[in-house]
Amino acid sequence: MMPELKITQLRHFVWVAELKGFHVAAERAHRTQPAISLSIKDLENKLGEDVFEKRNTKSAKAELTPFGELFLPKAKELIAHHDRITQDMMLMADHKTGHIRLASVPSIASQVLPELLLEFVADAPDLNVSFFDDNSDAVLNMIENQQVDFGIASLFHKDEHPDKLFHPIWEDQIGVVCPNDHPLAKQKGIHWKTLLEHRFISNGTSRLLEDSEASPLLGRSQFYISNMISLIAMLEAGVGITTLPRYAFPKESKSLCFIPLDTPHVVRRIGLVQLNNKSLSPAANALADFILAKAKR
Amino acid sequence: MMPELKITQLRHFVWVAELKGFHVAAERAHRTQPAISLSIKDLENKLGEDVFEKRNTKSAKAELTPFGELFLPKAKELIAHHDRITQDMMLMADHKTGHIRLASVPSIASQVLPELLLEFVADAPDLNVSFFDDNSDAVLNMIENQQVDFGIASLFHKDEHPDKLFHPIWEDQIGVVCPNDHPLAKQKGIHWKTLLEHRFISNGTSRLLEDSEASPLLGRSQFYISNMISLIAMLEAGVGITTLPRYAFPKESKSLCFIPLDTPHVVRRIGLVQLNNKSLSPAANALADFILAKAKR
DNA sequence: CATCATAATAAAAAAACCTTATCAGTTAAT
DNA sequence: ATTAACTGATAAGGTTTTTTTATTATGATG
Repeated sequence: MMPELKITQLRHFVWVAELKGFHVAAERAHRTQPAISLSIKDLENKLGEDVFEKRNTKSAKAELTPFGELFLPKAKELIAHHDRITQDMMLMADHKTGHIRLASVPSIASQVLPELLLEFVADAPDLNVSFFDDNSDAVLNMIENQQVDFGIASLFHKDEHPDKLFHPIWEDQIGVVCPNDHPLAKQKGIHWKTLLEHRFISNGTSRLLEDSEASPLLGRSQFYISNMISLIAMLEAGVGITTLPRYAFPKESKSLCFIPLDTPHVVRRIGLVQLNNKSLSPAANALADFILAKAKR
Repeated sequence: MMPELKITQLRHFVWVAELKGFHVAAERAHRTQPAISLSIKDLENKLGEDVFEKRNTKSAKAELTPFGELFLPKAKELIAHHDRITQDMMLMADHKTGHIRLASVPSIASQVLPELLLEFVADAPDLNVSFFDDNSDAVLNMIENQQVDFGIASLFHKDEHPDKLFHPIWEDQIGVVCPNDHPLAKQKGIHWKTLLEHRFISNGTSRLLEDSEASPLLGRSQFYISNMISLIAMLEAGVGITTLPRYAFPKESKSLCFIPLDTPHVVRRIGLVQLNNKSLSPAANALADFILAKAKR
């Protein structure tokens, strides 16, 4: 009942009307003149009215009928609308525009992502990035609830997350953190039993030791401090020692040092996590690829 | 460089997305399922991104990608825009909507057009009519300047208007108008010379007699009254007599009568006038046809 | 009046589109 | 587990639509 106009067809119409001629319009459309004639005729059939004045009688230049006159602006609007949308989608597909939502564990978030993001965003000024940082569990949660496109976290128990895809990137070794003037500070590698002699402060990352032979340490810890700032302050004040993954160690600290834990050798694998049944938006996908490529070297 | 999306294609996309399946969408589109598959694939190629999740792995129901999710509302908007425009144009072509501008000489304007227009407009509530009345020359002018779509007037000197098309409709005979108790009122037909014996009042339509043998009358007229209301008042007061085309004679007058002029037999042909190189808008055309048809009987 | 434009038309070719038939994978129920 | 009943993808062939080539008709122009 209601005809379907084709964008191409409308373009032909507009060109004939504006260039005042079928030949010129044909050239503009990279078609031959009869193609345009037929295209217009088809349009007229669909609309049920001529859009150009009878062109066998006295037609110097192609001229619109009153009906065509009324149709012209509408046709132009529709074409413009179409072009706007396709351009939007093209930009989108080229990840020149869009919105990326990203979550990461704080260590990577503060130590490696800033410069990475800066570089990535450099040639895409209309790209919008929302960024969240929290611990691994929270990050995994946000991924699951689709609050973020993808996340950067360590995937502890892979088997508990069959719906997720994990690309490992960084290996973050656990080490001991203590003041520079602490007896342990001189050592190159440390055996966990050595730590029993010192006051141990546990923190949010301590459960990485849970599955290792060093787990007895945790039970003997007198302090638990979740906040990193407070933890650093405690350590600098000489209250005790703790363990941290290397990426979580505040490099800028002058008075603290990091000594890798030799036995047990515990690493947390941090990487990119996404849902495996949901594909990424072009922009998010580009960023993920970018991160993976950068991490390769 | 920039792809051209087809409305049909977008419709397919929207249907698959909203009905969550290719089969259902195919049914809705009166197509087979492979047709929809190919249509969607073509769309994805044009946009450079998949709009539906990979559908060979684990696909329960067709599901949008984030990209597709973003595209869906835009596609719907564009389709809606297209449909709005085509519907407008269809209504227009069926003269259910539109704007007609019309000019007419006063006699027809007041005596025949009112009921005609009323009938015409009856089933087209969104049809807009602008109406002007003025003398023939003014009407012809408005046609020429395209201030009106067409006009109703008498075409005096056809040869002076080669650009106009004239469809004669009414024949308006000139007659004498006088009070009912006037000596002439008894007669059936009048010879112009009879009028010399009475006081003659000329008016705007008097020049119709200019080219006839009765022209001497005009020189001998003491009064010239252009305004119809004043003219009637004068006649009713018994000041004199005048000539008028029959359509200009106020039928509702109780005290005046109209006697046809036998010699000379002068008629003005009133009809529909339009430009001959410009076609009418669908609504105007419908009205013109309507008037011509009505006049035929 | 001949020539140069214009656009319309007819027929053939090309391209786009849709269909039938078939395949491959997933889910649900025996 | 095996089958039945879905899902959508794919290939080959036919149909429709669109475009082109070639030609015609008509008005404008010198």
